[in-house]
Amino acid sequence: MASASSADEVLEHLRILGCRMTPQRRAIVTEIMASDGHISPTEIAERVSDQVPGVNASTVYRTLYLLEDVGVLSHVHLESGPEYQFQSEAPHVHLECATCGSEDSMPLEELLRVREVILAARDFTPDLTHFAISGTCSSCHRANSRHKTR
Amino acid sequence: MASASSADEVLEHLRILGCRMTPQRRAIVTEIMASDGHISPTEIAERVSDQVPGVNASTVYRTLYLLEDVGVLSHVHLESGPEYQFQSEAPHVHLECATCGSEDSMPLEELLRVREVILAARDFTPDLTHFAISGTCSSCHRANSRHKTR
DNA sequence: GTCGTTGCAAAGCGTTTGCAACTAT
DNA sequence: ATAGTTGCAAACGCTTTGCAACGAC
Repeated sequence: MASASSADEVLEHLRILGCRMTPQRRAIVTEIMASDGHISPTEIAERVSDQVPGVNASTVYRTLYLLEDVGVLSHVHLESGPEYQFQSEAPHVHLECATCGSEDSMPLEELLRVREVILAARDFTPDLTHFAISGTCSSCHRANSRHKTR
Repeated sequence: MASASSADEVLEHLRILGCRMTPQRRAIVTEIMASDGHISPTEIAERVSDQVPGVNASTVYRTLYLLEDVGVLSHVHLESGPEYQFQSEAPHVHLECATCGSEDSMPLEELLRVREVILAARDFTPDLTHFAISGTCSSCHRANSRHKTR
């Protein structure tokens, strides 16, 4: 479930912090929830612009900054740039195929050992969710092997 | 040793491919070798501009594209954007502290098990060198713990 | 002389900022 | 009425592109 919190709950969260609930913010939050997973600032701006008022891009950026600041959103770096997602989602790493661009993800729990390896080796506590992991998906790998062997 | 190949060797490599050796390319390659590790396109442009002809930024980008295309360079994604490095360097992952921006690296060999875990779990062959790994370095981690406990 | 390469200027794209108008409260 | 928000327009930083001049070979 991507939506542990509804759009209204998010906006309620903001109100408690002294922020105001505007139709623009409602539209932006709704759009991010509608996208499953993550979405880029540009996409949000485009999609929301189709809606009623025609939200300005600067408003989108200011809202994203605010929502990340209060802990509602976080951003990930993919090959195409930053993408925003709800913090409430289960932490996961993004696997992005460098060849075809397809995407998969893995729950962070399955990579606990990775954290330990890096912590032990460099005394560094990794956050594997912040950058994607690039690589080759299974179908591109197969396609590639075929070329090499024939 | 960052320089298994000298600037001349790189340019010789290009010549074989039918490319020409120009003073601009020589300056760019030299500058990347002078930087230890990686360097951004903007930094290259700035530093090389100080030199003789004042190499144009578009030339820098075109050269980087070419050198990556022929396998001499590769780029990594850090928080601040793409950075270029020599492909000949031993493969390593970049560890970037999200708090202080400090950087460390780990030879890829120390993370072979990570590859296996991800391959087994998702049939995805990761390239851990392409994106940095974000996280918290030891000193920021200590500083952070101190704040929490007092 | 050829053809690859460069500089220049312009444009593209994503993002940020100052400011006056607007509006949720 | 007040203070937070928005739209607009301009600016910004990085990167790309078209084209004529240049220069390595």
